[in-house]
Amino acid sequence: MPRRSAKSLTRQAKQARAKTTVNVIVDAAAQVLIREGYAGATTNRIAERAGVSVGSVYQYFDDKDAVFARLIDREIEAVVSIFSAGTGIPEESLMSALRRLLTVAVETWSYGPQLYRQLEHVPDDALRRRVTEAKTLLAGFIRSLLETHRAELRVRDLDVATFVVINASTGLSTNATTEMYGEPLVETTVELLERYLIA
Amino acid sequence: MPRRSAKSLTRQAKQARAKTTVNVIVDAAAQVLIREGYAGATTNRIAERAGVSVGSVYQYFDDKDAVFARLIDREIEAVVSIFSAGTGIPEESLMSALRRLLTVAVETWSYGPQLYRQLEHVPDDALRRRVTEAKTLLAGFIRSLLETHRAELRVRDLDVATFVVINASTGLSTNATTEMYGEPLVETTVELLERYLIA
DNA sequence: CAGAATTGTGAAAACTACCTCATATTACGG
DNA sequence: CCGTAATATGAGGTAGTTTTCACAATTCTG
Repeated sequence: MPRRSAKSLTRQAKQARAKTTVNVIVDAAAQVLIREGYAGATTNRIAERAGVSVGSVYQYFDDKDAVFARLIDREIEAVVSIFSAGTGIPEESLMSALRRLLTVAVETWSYGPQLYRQLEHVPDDALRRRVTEAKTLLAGFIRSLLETHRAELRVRDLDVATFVVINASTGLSTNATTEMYGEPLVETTVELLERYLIA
Repeated sequence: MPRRSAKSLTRQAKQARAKTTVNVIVDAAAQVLIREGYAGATTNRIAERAGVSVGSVYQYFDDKDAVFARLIDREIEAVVSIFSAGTGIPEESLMSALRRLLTVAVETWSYGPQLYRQLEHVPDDALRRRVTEAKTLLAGFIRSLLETHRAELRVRDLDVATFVVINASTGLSTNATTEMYGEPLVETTVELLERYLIA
C-alpha cells in the first residue's frame, strides 16, 4: 500500500493580512530561537512574541517544525540569491569576488550566525536535509568560481580548495563575536583564504 | 533569607559496579546527544542506550543536566590534558607543535567536535558557563603557544591569530567528511594555518 | 450592506518528558 | 551463609508543551 502524503490541513494565506501574519510568525520564531534555543522556543512563546494567538500559528503551519522549515527556506533563498548575483561580473579577480560575496553575506544574513547555529540543532531530519542541500548548492557556486580562476590558483585539487573556502569561512563567521564582526571579519577571512589559495 | 543549596540526594558510587554504571551513562549521554541533539536526548533514551533503567540515572545524578555537566567535565579534562602535554617540548617549531596538537586532537578527542557543538546548546546557564570557560582555556593555550613563537609570526595581533587558528581548525574538522579525515585533514589545516601565520 | 469566505482566538484535550518511590536484585562483611 | 548495605528497576505522578476546535472577528463580494 503506497503511503500517501497527508494533505495539509492548514489554510493558504489569501489576504494580505494573512501573509503579514505568516511573516510575523516566522520572524518571531527566528528571534525566540536565537534568544531561547530550540528547547525554549515553544509555540506559545513564538505566538506571544509574534503578538498572535497560538491558534494562528496552526492556521498556516502543520506543526511547530513547519515554522522552522519556512524559516530555513527563507534563509536559503537569501544565500542563494547572494551567490547567484555573484556570477554576473566578468573579469573580476577571484579574491575580489570572494570579498564581495563574504561582505554581502555578512551584511544580508538577516539574523547572523547565531540563527544558523540554532537551525542546525533543530531535531528534524527533513530540516537537516534541507540545510545539507543548501550547503551542497553553495559548494557548487564556490567550486565553479574557483574553476573560472583556475589559472591563479596555487592549490591543485578543486574539491579540497572548495572544502577549505567554505568551512574556513563558516568556521570564522559562525564564531564571530560582537568585537570581531563586519568588515574586520571579512578582511581576516579574505587574508586567510588568499594566502592559502594563491601566492 | 539566604537560599541554602539543596543537599544532593543522589548516592555516591561506592562499588566498582556503580562506577561502571556512571561511566556507561555518561557515554550514552554523549552518543545520544550527538545523534539526537539536546531536544532528543531524553532521560529514557539515555538510559536505554546505556542499557540501564531510568531510575539508575537518578541514583547518581540530581537531574538530567547533571549528566551533561559530568560529560562536560570529562571533555574539558581531556582537552586540557592534550594541550598541557604540548607545553613540554622545547625548541619545537610553531607549525610542528600545531601539527602535533591537531593530530592528537583528531585522534584522541573521544566524540569529536560534534559533541562540543551540541554541548554549547544545552540550555542551562551553569553548563554554558563551563563550556565558555573551556573555550577560554583553549584560547589561552593557543595564545601562549603563539606568543612563544612570536618571532616567526607574520600576524601582529595575537588575539586575531588565536581566533583564526581555533575557528579555522574547528571549521574544517567539524565538517570533515569520511574522505577528508585523519592525516589529510590535519595536513590541509596545517597548510592553511602556516600560510596565514608565517611566511 | 448582507452573507460568505477568510482570518484570529484561547481554553482545554492529547501528548510527552522528567523524576519519584516502593520494591527487587546484587554484592559485601563477619 | 546470613544480614545489611548498595545498587538497580520501571510503572506512574506531575508539570509543561503541542495541537485542536468551536466560536468570534474581520474582510471581501455582489
